[in-house]
Amino acid sequence: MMANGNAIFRHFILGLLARQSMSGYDIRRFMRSLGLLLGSPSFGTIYPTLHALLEDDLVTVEVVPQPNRPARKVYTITTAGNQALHDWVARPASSKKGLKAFVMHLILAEDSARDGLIAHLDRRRSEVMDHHTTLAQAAEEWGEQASPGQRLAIEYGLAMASAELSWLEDKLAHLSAELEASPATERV
Amino acid sequence: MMANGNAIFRHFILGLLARQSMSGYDIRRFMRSLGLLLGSPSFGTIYPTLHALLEDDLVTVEVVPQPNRPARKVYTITTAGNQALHDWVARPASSKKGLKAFVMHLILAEDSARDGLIAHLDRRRSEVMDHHTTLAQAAEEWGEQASPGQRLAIEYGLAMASAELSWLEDKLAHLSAELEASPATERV
DNA sequence: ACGCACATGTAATCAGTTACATGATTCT
DNA sequence: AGAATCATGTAACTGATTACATGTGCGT
Repeated sequence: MMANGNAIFRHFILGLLARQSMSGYDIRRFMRSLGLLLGSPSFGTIYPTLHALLEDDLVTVEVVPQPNRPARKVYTITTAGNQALHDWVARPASSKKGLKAFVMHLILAEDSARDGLIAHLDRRRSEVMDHHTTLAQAAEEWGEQASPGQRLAIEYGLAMASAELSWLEDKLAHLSAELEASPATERV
Repeated sequence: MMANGNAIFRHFILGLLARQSMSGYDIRRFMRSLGLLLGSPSFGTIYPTLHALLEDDLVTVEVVPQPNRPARKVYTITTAGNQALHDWVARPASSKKGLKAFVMHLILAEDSARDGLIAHLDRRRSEVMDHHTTLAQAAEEWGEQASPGQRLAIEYGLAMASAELSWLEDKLAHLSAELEASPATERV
């Protein structure tokens, strides 16, 4: 039955609706367009989530009839919805779900001030750094007795982590430079 | 209750046992050492999986008593287990679960012949390439109207995909060079 | 003709986490 | 004193997928 509690997508979907009113179908299409970044949820996730948001008065629906096909149900965020969303965005990051949560926050990042974004990237950076350290340690501990496959996997993990770290550090450098240039929170 | 059917970890755990007999606790420690590469499953996943493997006669247990603490239960793969494992490794790749499935296959890669490994890396490469294309398309379609957050996310995704692609292509180049040098399937 | 895009929804099922239960030993 | 490591296990809960149900219009 799925009693949608606080699923990962719940707040993300809310965030998408904050930017633009959409139907469930639209939401799915949008997520699809992000490829592997977020695992695109199926309708079995999206529709019930929308119903739950509606139930909680965080969104409203407008039924748009169409000739010869089911009516579109366009969802719009409410004031309460915006409140809930901002609370979520402000929150220190769910962290647990790792990559996906990170990307979702990233996509919705414009709302949060520049330093919120910086904090978010910085948290991710320290997570990835930890990961990198963990892998390096594993490589060291296993030493000779590691199988070729294990070695490959470690090598892969280290390479990916390094790549992500340099991207993050690069972005962070740019962002703090911009922040220095303009004292207050300013838009681009 | 969890009627462990064909969970992702089922075959991976089997693969680990093929390399070395271990207890559930050991398995968990091993997975932990890989940091974010595989989301380390909890005991609530590991123990039931082990019980299921036992039930299916793919592994056997040896109970090793210890003074002042619960006995270790060391699991060892059976002939049937090895059969099942090889069937899984040979299979075209579950693909669906993406990254994790890829890494798991990678770790167990030594068993498969060199060209099996190449095929595996190559599949991943085409997946990541598709993903890259999808993202690039999204960026183009959204154009001006994309929010800064969306742009950032796309940029991030493209950077990660590119990094992964170059790693994969690099590895593939090395591997096929080695393969050419030694006609038959040979070990390093 | 067949499948895909459009468009919504529900129920069954699976997979995994969290929390609980138990208990000694070693590090901080 | 309190936390972490060692060591196993179960039950309740949550989150998400898969498969089903329904139906038109368009492209190949």
